[in-house]
Amino acid sequence: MRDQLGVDVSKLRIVLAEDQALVRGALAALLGLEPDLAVIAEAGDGRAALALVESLQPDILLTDIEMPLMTGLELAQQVKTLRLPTRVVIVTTFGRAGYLRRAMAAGVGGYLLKDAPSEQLASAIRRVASGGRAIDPELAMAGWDGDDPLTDRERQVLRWAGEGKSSAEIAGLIHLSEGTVRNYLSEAIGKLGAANRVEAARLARDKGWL
Amino acid sequence: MRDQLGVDVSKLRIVLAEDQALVRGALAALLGLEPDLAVIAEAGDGRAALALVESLQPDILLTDIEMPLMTGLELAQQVKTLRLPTRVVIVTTFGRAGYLRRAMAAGVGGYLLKDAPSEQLASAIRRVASGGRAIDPELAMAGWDGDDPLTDRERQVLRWAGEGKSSAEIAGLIHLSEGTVRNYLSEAIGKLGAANRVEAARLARDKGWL
DNA sequence: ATGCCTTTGTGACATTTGTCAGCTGCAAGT
DNA sequence: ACTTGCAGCTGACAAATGTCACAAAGGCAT
Repeated sequence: MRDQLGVDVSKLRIVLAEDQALVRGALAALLGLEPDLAVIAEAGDGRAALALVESLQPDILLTDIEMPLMTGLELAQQVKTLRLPTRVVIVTTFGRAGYLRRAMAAGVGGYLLKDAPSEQLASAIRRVASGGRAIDPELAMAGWDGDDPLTDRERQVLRWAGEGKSSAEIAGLIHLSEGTVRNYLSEAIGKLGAANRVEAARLARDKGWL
Repeated sequence: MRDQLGVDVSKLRIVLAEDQALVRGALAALLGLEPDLAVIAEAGDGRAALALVESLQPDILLTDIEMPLMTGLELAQQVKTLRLPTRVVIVTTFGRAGYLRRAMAAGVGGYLLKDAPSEQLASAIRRVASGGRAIDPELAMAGWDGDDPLTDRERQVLRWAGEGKSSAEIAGLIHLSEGTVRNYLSEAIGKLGAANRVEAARLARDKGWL
């Protein structure tokens, strides 16, 4: 079945957004193996992807999160606020709870990890295209446990600590006394069950709390 | 042309190593589009990949760098020291100078970035299979700046320190005394001009010295 | 055997880090 | 006005970290 432009309208029309060209091409090849799916356009950054989605109004936008100019999460948010008919599927390396939460808030239809078996991709896309949801099972479970327990100050201080700054340096950077910085760090370490500032920073980063 | 097992021997036989299953499947699909290339096995970590290369002796090993159990660089080194006939092509996200240098030292035939256009992959593989080299042009230029000043021990110790392990924990992990660990750390901090272990780890990581 | 590396270990020391209890001032709420 | 809570600060202390000088053991070349 084809429309007047020669596009097979019985296929699901997909726009693909991923910054690493090689991976983008490979994903396109993978989807190309499915007879009912068609990648109609590709983008290497978020802004280009948004333009394509607006002009082409595809059935599905398949997007990475970490991209230049606009992240996949911001992109999904835009698609929602612009009331575009396209449904969004996110594919990312990072199973961070915070990412998933933001994705759900942006109304995405699917959230897959790049660790997932490749057979799963096509079926997830089909499910989402037909109005369903496809959340990586590992995340659907694990994701909803922790709410971010950190205060703004703790987050701020942890970020610098993770870079290797000393308490005194951090104090200078954010205009607090060194003692206060140590207190915040101690608080954060306690809340996260870490052994020291570095582990605490790593744990927070992994959870997507930054 | 087929051998007695039904394998088309006129095709280049490729083993694919990449930890993210979705990307691995996608790369396999991409290579599957080429009539003269055949992915005969896939692995999700370095150790499994080495076993496959030893038993199957493929023409090409296409591998990522950052993988569990054994990195792609260690893998390439093993292939070289075991005098296996397989030629190695590395595909990675990271254009770090140190990575490229170590890859060259391990005698790899190709080093591509995941940013490279996907059309380039197949031709790079063919070039390497026929005895040539395929180094990402951006890297071939830029790559040759700083030399890695770290010893193996220093590298090893820095890795754990960057994860937030204490000196005592690291000592236990690699069977040294705590004092020795502190000495190595101190050495590394000095060599890198860092203020502490965390900054040292970050600097080394950014340079690709890990 | 003699030196000369390198690797690993020790002991001592100053500094930084992590913890805790308690103080201050300020902005609500009641 | 009185309490409550929060953000920030201080001081004190034990533990971990960073630095240094030096010692023991092994490999290797001459």
